[in-house]
Amino acid sequence: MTESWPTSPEEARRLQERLRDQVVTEDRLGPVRAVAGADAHYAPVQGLTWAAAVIATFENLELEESVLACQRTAFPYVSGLLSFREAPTMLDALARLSRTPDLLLVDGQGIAHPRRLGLASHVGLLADIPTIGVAKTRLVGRYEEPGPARGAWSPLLHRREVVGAVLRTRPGTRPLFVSPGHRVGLSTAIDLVLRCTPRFRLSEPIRLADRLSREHAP
DNA sequence: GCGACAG
DNA sequence: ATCTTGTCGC
Repeated sequence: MTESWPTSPEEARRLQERLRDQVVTEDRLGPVRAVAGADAHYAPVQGLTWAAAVIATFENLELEESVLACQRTAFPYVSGLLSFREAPTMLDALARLSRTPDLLLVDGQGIAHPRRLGLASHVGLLADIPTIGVAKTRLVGRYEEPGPARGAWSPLLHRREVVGAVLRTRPGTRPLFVSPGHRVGLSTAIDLVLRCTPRFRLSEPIRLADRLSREHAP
């Protein structure tokens, strides 16, 4: 499944161009009961990448299962090519879950990407599961600052296209950059992310995954 | 040519 | 992402 994984940035960009049309940006998901969150961290000294995947109940966002995966970091960090660095380990973690989640929230962009294939879209495509990109900062696109109330959002535009939403998940904090990953439309993505982010700035599944991977990275 | 640039 | 303490504010 990870055979012929790109080695160079040029090769990676070519693969993105070849896969971009396979990403589905319309709702193709069933009832959401189990929501997963995925995040990765690095241990530079050991040259390792740690990825965590958790599953929480969509209803109360309580942790149900958490797994970890670790691999040697094999691709450099290049803006726009993050998936080639994190996806292998993230997919490893997802495969360790006892069941397939109904939805996956990924710490990174979905289609709000130069070639419409951010980490969330790439992982969703390879695992064939509905995903949403939930990033803390912008990669591409222009936008107007969303209102101060929780739930306020403004479109993220890139090359005349709406590629995501800048969403205020909590008053007094910086907004999140939400974009369809795979098999989830933008409006549904916004709704789902809000439901998964009832209290803090970050979505609960991602917070749980972030905490877990961070504990095992040092 | 000059900035911008997920994690 | 990672390197890093205290500190201001709700």
